[in-house]
Amino acid sequence: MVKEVIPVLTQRPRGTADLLPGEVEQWKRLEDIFRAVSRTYHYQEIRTPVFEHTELFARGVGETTDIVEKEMYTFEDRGNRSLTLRPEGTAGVVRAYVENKLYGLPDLAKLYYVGPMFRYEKPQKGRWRQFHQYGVEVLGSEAPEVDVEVIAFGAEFLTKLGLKDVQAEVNSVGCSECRPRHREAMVEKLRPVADRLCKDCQSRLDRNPLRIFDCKNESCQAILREVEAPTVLQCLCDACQSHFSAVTELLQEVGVRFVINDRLVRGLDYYTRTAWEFTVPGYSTVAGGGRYNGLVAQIGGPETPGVGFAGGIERALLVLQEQGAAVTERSPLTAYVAVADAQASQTATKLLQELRCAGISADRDYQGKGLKAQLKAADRVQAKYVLILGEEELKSGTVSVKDLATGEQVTVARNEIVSYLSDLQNSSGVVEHDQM
RNA sequence: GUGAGUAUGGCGAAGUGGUUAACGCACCGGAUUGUGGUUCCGGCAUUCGUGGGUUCGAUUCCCACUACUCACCCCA
Repeated sequence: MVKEVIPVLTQRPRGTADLLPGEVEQWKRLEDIFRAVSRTYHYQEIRTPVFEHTELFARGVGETTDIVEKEMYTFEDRGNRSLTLRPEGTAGVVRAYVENKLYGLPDLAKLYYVGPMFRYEKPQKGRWRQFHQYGVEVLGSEAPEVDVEVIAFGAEFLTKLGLKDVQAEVNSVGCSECRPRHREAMVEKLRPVADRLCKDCQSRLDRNPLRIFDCKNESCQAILREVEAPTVLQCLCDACQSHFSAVTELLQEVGVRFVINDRLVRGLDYYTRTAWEFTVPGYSTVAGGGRYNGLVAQIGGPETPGVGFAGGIERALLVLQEQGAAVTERSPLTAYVAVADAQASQTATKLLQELRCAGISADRDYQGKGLKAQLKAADRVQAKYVLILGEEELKSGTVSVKDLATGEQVTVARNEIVSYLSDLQNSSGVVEHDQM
């Protein structure tokens, strides 16, 4: 029979990834740390759907953002509803907040989430079509203390993760009053010299003038200096100005390492006032966040301020690895049952079951390997003990226990083997820590 | 969406217009009879992403497609 090869059956969709054993441990570690920090900051987990009505993102994230214009995974379901795989986490959380009337609760909603996000983009280093974010949102307060809490949360998490040289870059993008004013000022200064700007910046001038500050083109930077284009910070209204001052003061108070970056822009339309990114020098941004005071009302809820941040798991892990701080773990094996004689296979199966029921991790060979090969296999998985069952042991009702680290071998009665290993395990401090 | 590069066994990686496609790692087996990290010996791609074309002949040349990688835009 000719084997038919259908690539699609053995190829994952573009921009997706399989997390294989070995890598998954890293993810679990990150999630564990994130959850632990969430607990100490008193945030609660929320899980929202991975898809929402397309309109939510269009309205929430912003019609003119790249995400909405060209990156959404949008599809129609059988009821002709337009749905979209979530490209970010905030919109869904805010929707859930409104729909479930969490604003009726006596306290602020302090929420965290972890999960997959989707954006239709060309994959490249640290960028996927399905990627994963952890993030937090606080709804119901416009106090600068809350901005600071959220920034401190992020800084602490990234540090605990093991990332070195993490830095918070902080800016204020103003509010619905001062932002248009800044935009106008910039356009006014740059419009007359627009033809001298690079092609990208010419389109930025229409879409998001602030981004011109980000241009890597030196000539564009020169033009900015020449026309004395104002930064947002210079255009802040009094209220935004005092909010920003409070945030930076408190950050210092709390001891969060940060720098003010008055050119920092964020990609989503909903940000107001404080906006920040966590960067690691030499690498890309690992997380970003900001305040979004208009978003809840924007999607139809009561006027409610919010702040939040989110980071990419793939990116954090990537930087961690490149900094050489990645840790590798393997699930430990206490007992490898080796069959020295085919006659003993049945007994081995029984022994294996007893060990496992007693909470001792145990495995064996199923491929008919010779004893030597079994020892080798046990060594390779770094088993603590090899339990040998052969003709002799069968006859005498015993099992030979070999300690692979020391090479010592003892004979133990078969009906005592479980308690024997349990005792060894307890006294040596080896703990089986697979949780249910 | 734009631009560039790559595509050889499980992994890494040579290679040539022409009968047998290096090598390393990994893996499997063996070095007399039931014992593991070393050493030695042996095994392991009728095949060089897919489909066409050029040619007497292509894994090596050309085209298309697909995938991957990197950069830009943008972002996590």
